[in-house]
Amino acid sequence: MADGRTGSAPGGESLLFLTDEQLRQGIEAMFFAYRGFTADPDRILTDMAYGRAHHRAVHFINRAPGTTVNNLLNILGVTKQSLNRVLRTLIEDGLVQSKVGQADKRERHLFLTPKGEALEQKLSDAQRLRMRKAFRETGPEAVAGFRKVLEAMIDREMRTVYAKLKESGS
Amino acid sequence: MADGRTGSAPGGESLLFLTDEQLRQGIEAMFFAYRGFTADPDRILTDMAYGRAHHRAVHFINRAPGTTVNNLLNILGVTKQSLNRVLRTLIEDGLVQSKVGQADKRERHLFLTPKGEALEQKLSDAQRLRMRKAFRETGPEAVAGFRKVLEAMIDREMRTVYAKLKESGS
DNA sequence: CTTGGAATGTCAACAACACTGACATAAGCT
DNA sequence: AGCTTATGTCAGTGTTGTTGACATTCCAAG
Repeated sequence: MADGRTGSAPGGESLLFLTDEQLRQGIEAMFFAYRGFTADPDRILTDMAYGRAHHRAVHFINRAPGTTVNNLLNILGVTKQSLNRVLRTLIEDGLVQSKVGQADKRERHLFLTPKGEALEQKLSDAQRLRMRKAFRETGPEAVAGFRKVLEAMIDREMRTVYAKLKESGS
Repeated sequence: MADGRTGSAPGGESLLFLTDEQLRQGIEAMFFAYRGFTADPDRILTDMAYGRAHHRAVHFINRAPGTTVNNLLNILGVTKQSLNRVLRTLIEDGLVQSKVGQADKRERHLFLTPKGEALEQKLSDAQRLRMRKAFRETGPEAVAGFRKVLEAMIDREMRTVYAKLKESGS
């Protein structure tokens, strides 16, 4: 089923980067890198009573202030019950504020409180620090490739969500 | 704390790729890509009674046949209790075989049975398929950058483990 | 105005996967 | 003989995810 050695393409272009061995290394790099990627925020979060899910919620609320619960659900790709548990604790602890929609009063619009913003900053600072280090060490070309490959790996269904989020960047 | 706009370095070299906005996009790309990365194996696994932890165990046993439990523990970065639960079911189901060490009889050396190899194939085929597609779409230069950045993002403690694993590749 | 459906919230039960702490066994090392 | 290492196991706990069921609110179409 796996196509094994890819070797050189008929067209003469070297496709050595598509061998199973290269793919396996990519897979393992992805595994270990993701662990590093989440390590710093995780350390901060366990000191409080929060987990990775809280981080994600806080990140995307900060990213798109006033987003509705449903929108956040689409971004995070979890069930409303799962998100609700997280949101409830964040609201109770005064990190997130939920406002009833003006146009559609069924909707809840989510905002970070100053306290919530402080946590978001703390978490993303830690995460950015690692990423900045990695980016700086490898240079702009590597970073461009990194981004291209990651984006090509995103699920088709998530493409739209990601693109919308990306273009909304300042 | 975040250093904000990086703009151009004094040296004249453009460091635009290190702006907070670029880093944020990298972070979000990483988040969505990892979801895609695990999506295909996850779908296969939920059909059986297994989860992501089983996938990881099977992957690394296949990768380093005869590895000891302790070694696997270091690679996976979990507690022995957590790994043991997974290993027990895999052994019970006849996917993994555990052999007492010859030199040191305290150690258990782990191997995949043919049945275990079949599952490993199925899972990694699915994962490779997506990665191959992403690699092919973006080209060898992007792939090189992808790998460089990922490796720079790996935790210092995990560097050694990753390097050992990588060099042991055929 | 009534009704259907969408958006949201909540309750309960459950599973996967991680953790800690404690303890047991066997085997190697000094 | 005594300490350490490698492994396994039991019990308890926490986070994060899932389903399923049900209530509420409210927009919008008939």
